Amino acid sequence: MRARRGFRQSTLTLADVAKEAGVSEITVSRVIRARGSVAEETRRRVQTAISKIGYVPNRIAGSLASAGSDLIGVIIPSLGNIVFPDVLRGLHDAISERGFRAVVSVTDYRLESERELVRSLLSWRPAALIVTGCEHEPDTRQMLVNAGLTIVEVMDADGEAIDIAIGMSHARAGRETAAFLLARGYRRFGYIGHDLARDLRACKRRETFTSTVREAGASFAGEVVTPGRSSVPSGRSALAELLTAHGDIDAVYFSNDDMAIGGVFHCMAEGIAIPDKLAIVGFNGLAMGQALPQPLTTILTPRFDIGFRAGLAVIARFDGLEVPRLTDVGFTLLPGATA
Amino acid sequence: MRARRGFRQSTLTLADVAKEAGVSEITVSRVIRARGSVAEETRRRVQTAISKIGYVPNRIAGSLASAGSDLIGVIIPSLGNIVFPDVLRGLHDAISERGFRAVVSVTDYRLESERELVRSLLSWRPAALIVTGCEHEPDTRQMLVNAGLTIVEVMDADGEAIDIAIGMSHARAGRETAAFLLARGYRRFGYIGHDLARDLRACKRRETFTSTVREAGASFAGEVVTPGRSSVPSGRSALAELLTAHGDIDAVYFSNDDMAIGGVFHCMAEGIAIPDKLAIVGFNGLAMGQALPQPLTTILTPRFDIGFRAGLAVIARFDGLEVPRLTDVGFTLLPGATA
DNA sequence: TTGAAAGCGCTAACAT
DNA sequence: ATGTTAGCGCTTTCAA
Repeated sequence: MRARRGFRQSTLTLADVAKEAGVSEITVSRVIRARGSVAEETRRRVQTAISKIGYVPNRIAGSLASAGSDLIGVIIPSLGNIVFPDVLRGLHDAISERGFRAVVSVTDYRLESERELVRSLLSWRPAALIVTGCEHEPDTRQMLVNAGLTIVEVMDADGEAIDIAIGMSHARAGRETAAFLLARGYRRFGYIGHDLARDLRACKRRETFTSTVREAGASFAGEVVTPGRSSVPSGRSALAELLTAHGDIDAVYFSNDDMAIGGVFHCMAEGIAIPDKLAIVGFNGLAMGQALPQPLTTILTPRFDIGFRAGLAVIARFDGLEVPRLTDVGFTLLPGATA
Repeated sequence: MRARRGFRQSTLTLADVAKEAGVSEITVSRVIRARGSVAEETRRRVQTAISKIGYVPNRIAGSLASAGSDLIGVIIPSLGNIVFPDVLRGLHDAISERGFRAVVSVTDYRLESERELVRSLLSWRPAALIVTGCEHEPDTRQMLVNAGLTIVEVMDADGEAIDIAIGMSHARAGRETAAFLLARGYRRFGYIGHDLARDLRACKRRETFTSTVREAGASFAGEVVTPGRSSVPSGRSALAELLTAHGDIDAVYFSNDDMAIGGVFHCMAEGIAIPDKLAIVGFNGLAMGQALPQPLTTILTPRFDIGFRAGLAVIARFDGLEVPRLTDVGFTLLPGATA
């Protein structure tokens, strides 16, 4: 067995509580789980015994015996900007009262990691697995299908759900952003993004954005794609770079708000008038962007809501209720003042 | 037993693998855990059997038998700004390669919640528990002491560690911020904060800031404390309110960067010159604040590092190594351009 | 290097 | 309302 220090805990079990309360183990178990009928007087004696000796239930044993845990595995690509913590927050709000706990793992946008994490989380026999997006390696997908438990794919509504999908269409987001800018009269577009090979949803938005622009006969003048994760500083320097190469661009679509806010800061520092000289559009609708002197033009994504609904879906399934296969939560274009 | 749907998974066990490979269960177990000696040829046969039938180990059973899980319970006050996700990210980076998984719970800054979450997480017999700060309700503290496992208190280095503490001194942060502003010649101070009854570390910074200011004979003119969580918009409106009441303030200390950035935005919108007319100081050193046209004057907190060190400490303990009781990771005052 | 036996601490199922 | 019995799927001895 592994090294373990400081074992002051005498590893109390149900038997200890049972002895103390003068009842059987199963009665104690019933009191703890609030299941089955126990006389009020007995319940009280058991409760007293529990707190007297300081018993802490062992859910590992409980889960083994009852063939199911109250853990929910969560696999997200990143904790580096507020988007996924927001999803987590929604999830947590939905599940914690019911006693479910989230086991969180991060892929850093690598689908290969996802496979290992799925395998690892599955071994905890979780009540559900929540994964990000609908793109998975074939064998990862197969594991999820075979797992025989609730699988929720969050953030994306463009694909075919393995079990339950809750998200929105990023393809549509890219199109609507382009349509909005075209309607406002912009004609020479640029794009600034972060590591696209990894962020598949940002990639989808860029695809539909550029194709919509081109189909409208406007020009897509150029783009800068920075390596690494998205951030305000990298958006700021990327815009400097883009404008150096293509001074005639009149609107820039950023991969997300972090990057776009960096763009706004560049313009502020350089005295570039927004939106007259240059329009800037982001994605996510972060509070920060809306608090700018000129609110950022962007698309508000219901991240908290997605997490919350994912949690509700897990609970509904657990309770034996039907859950729709696909929920498109939509998004809201915030006109702002930067385009 | 609880309702569970879609049970395509035939619940394969070690016995199934053993039969398939023509060995005993314990041999399969040894192969899976890479412990004990197994002939190379046998190992290969077992591996083949595992992938052929698609066996997924059951760690719940494993943990029960070996009296210890690879779960690490984490209790943080919030997921609402990037600070705690940053800590989580550092933790995850440190522990995931070793196969540890984080079980995350959020208190929303309520110490009463903390007690329930500690109890709940303890029941998973985690390898360690990571909690935020060194303030706990007496019985929560007692549970942690009695738990007999590695306890890491993160973020704060001002208190007496239960077991291991990794963080920095918020008392010192408040003092040094005040000293910095006094040295720059500011004399009429204001404070803007969010719900202080809950954010005890912000509260400590405010205490030492104001006492340092007063001891220096400067004036503490007024403050606005907003209800609810910190955010850019609320910092923005709070500054508007503070300046209406106290137009003569020349420097404002904000409870954190989110709030302070809101203050900067207010000044931008109102044409208030920073730092000549008003100095603004935050806390945390978020990337966003440093990317502002005028970088925010603030204190950089090593959040990722704190999480990472917490993870390393857990692993070190697990491996039987000594870990210092208190690690003060310090902080860095970023002079910026707003004070 | 491999295996047999004996639990880990709890809960389901079936009494009473 | 309460108890008895028999595992859950694995790992830890202890043998061979």
